[in-house]
Amino acid sequence: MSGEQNIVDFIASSRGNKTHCSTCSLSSLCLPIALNNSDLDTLDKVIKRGRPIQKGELLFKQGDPFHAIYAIRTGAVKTFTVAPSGEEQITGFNLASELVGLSGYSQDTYPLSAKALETTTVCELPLDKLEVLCDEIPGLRKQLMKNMGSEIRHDQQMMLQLSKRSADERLAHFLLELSGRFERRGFSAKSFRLSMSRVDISNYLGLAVETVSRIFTRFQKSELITTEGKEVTVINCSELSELAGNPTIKEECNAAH
Amino acid sequence: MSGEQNIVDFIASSRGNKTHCSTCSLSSLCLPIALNNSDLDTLDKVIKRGRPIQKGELLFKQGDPFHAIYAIRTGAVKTFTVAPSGEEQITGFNLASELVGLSGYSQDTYPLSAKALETTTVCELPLDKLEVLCDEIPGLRKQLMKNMGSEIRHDQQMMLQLSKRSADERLAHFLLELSGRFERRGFSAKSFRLSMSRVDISNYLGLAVETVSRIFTRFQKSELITTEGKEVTVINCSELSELAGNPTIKEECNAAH
DNA sequence: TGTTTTTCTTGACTTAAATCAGTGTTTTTA
DNA sequence: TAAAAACACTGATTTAAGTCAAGAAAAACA
Repeated sequence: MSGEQNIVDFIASSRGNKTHCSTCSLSSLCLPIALNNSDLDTLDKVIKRGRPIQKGELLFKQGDPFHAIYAIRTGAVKTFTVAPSGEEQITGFNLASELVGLSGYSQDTYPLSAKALETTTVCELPLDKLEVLCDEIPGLRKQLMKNMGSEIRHDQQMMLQLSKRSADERLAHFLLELSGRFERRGFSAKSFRLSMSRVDISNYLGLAVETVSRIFTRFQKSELITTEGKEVTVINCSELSELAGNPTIKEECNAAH
Repeated sequence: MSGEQNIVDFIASSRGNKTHCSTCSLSSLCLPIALNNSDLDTLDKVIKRGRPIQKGELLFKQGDPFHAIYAIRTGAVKTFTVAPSGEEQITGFNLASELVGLSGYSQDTYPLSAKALETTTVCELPLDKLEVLCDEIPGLRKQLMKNMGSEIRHDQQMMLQLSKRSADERLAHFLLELSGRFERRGFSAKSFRLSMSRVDISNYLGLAVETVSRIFTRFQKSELITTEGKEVTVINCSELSELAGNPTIKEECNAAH
């Protein structure tokens, strides 16, 4: 069973004809977690829910005026910065319930681009409305800052990965991190579909595609995972965690499933 | 003339007996930029200005309860995360006027440590008071979020450095970035003192110390810079910028000085 | 449906930076 | 102020990951 298909089912069950924050099954992961019902309704009125974004389309482009932040409802996006020289660096992958575009707060334009990895629907939070709401709902401000804090923490963990870990360690870490994120969304931690290409993974992890490809093969030979194209199954979670240098996850491997 | 000495002079001129936000010469760089005088006073009342922190002392430690953010008044700090395996990754260096500890918003403990690189004085902004103030002064909230956004952008630029740039490019970029930050604080962009060790630089840039040492020597042989211990003078800013892959800085080289 | 295009994999070879080893130089502290 | 410790530099060697090249498999398209 594919992760993508399941997210769609998951969401479908949460809406009648229209989607609302109060009935969205992602609300416990998304922004509204700390908000009461009345605040949730206020927020809900401000959210734009447009047509789906097709694979390859941009949600916003580096340099565009910073006018909104987005919550992923279904699908997945990648965010990336482009250097003056034209090189691209993928800074993250975002799944359902995650917020995209927060780094826009640093200036008046987005410092990165966001592109859909598959057909994706989003909740758009227009900045002007959000600004007003932030002053009205203290819980919303805190939640937003918490999200920004988490992004800083993520990026700093990534700096450690890029500067201190071997190629094997990076890929192991990447797979387990994704696995955990799927699990928190109610999907299998063992088996999931990678919505990004090998090129995207290698760019994100600071490696050559060939290296990533070789490690996938190697991980299969040593029976840590199996793959079938973009479908990945974790066989030996414990050993994979050991490789990733993550003792916490390792314990969870034995506990869960 | 050393950067450190000058920062001290700079600050000294801005205080009579007591330091206040309204008289601090860093205020145009620090938090209060967007605040009016009355708001500034409100903020000022909340700030704790303790004794100086000695070189090597921690401002806060990874895992400590998140209870305050800090503005550097004089001196410099490094922030770093420690992996479960014990490896350290320096995530940034902070100079006078910069805010430290913002990533604490991601949870209830600091996800990194901050250590003084030299004798350092800070303005402590206790979280409980800051929370109240954020709800009272909308400009303060915006300013804080802008600072967090800038940190995200910085870390993502760093990801690009670590994953795409050669050792030479990284060091060139590092030196020019520092140069620019000194200049914005009113010091020489050409000549400054590195408050961090070569080991710190190499850790931050994801390189071995030996590599950093060799590049310093190489940069001197090709007459891009001169060094005398921690003192650095940029001779050929233009070519250094070229190396760093930064066309914007390159133009500024010819304009300024 | 077959054809083009993109993505993925594998092998052979190269290289940038790491590691190892040793020496000189500051800084700390006793 | 002398000894110890930490820091900085240099050379020789190794190695992990990159590059180049080419074929296989999937995806996109027409």
